[in-house]
Amino acid sequence: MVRHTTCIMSIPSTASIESQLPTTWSSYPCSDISTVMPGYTSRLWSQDSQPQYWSKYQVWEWLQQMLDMHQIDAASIPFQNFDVDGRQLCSMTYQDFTRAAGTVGPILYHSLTELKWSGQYPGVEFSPLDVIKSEPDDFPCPFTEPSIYPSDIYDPSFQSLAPVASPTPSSPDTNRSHSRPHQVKKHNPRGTHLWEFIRDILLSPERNPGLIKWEDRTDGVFRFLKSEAVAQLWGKKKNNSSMTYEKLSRAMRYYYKREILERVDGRRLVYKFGRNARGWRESEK
DNA sequence: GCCAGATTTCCTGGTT
DNA sequence: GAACCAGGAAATCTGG
Repeated sequence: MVRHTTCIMSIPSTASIESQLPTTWSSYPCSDISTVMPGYTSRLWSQDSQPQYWSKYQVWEWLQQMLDMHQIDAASIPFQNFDVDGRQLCSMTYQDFTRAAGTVGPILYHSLTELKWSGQYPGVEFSPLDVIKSEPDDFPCPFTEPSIYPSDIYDPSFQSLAPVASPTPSSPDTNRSHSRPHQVKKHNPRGTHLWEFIRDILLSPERNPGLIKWEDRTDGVFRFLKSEAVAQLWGKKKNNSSMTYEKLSRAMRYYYKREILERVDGRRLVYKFGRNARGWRESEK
């Protein structure tokens, strides 16, 4: 009701934002982010596409991808059980996976099996995207679908490794849900949280083309370099073409109360991770 | 259908 | 004056 009028009111700001961006960004809903962020495409998976050649780092990335894909709580998987490289991962049996990841084990096992199987086709360059694509065939726009980010489409949330002893909470309030010790699906209706999205951009410097940068890595202080571009990226992820930095920053300010972020007085576009933000410290990687 | 969590949207006023 | 910051208030969306 009110939305209709307010939408009209927001048109000028949105238009001005889009005019600052490359035209491909404006071709919503299915733009090619690679034109905006050269080098993002196919960097992660194409070279080491076969799981047996993965590093430990890539194994963790794959795990994180699986969590994202299946909306599985990170707490469900003891990451320390997967402190292995691709070769060791591939040698794990179904039972090994079940032992290492409990009820999530079979999901991981089948995913990996598919990866290995696909990689056996000579001449066919494989990426996890292919597996994901082969499941539901109804993704209109890759950029809005979290489950297909890893390959061609940049999604910083894919980088959230967080192989930490205490799993990355979706929110600091997850303490309240202590009555669900083996929760498979967390209450995270919108997928990755904004602060995690921001964190993961920061944790992917090689895939972060000057959007956000660390001001003080140790203290968790960071600064937006391209505030509107980040907002647009966030908007793409949320399938919301009218996202602006103004709105994004409002959401950021809500994190102050929850101590996910701390105020950095007197500095524009500068934020700091708070005590309830997890997974951003180098020691947590 | 209700509820809660996490934004999203709009707004006013202040600061840089 | 533009861009940003701070927060209040209400709406929206989604999973439980």
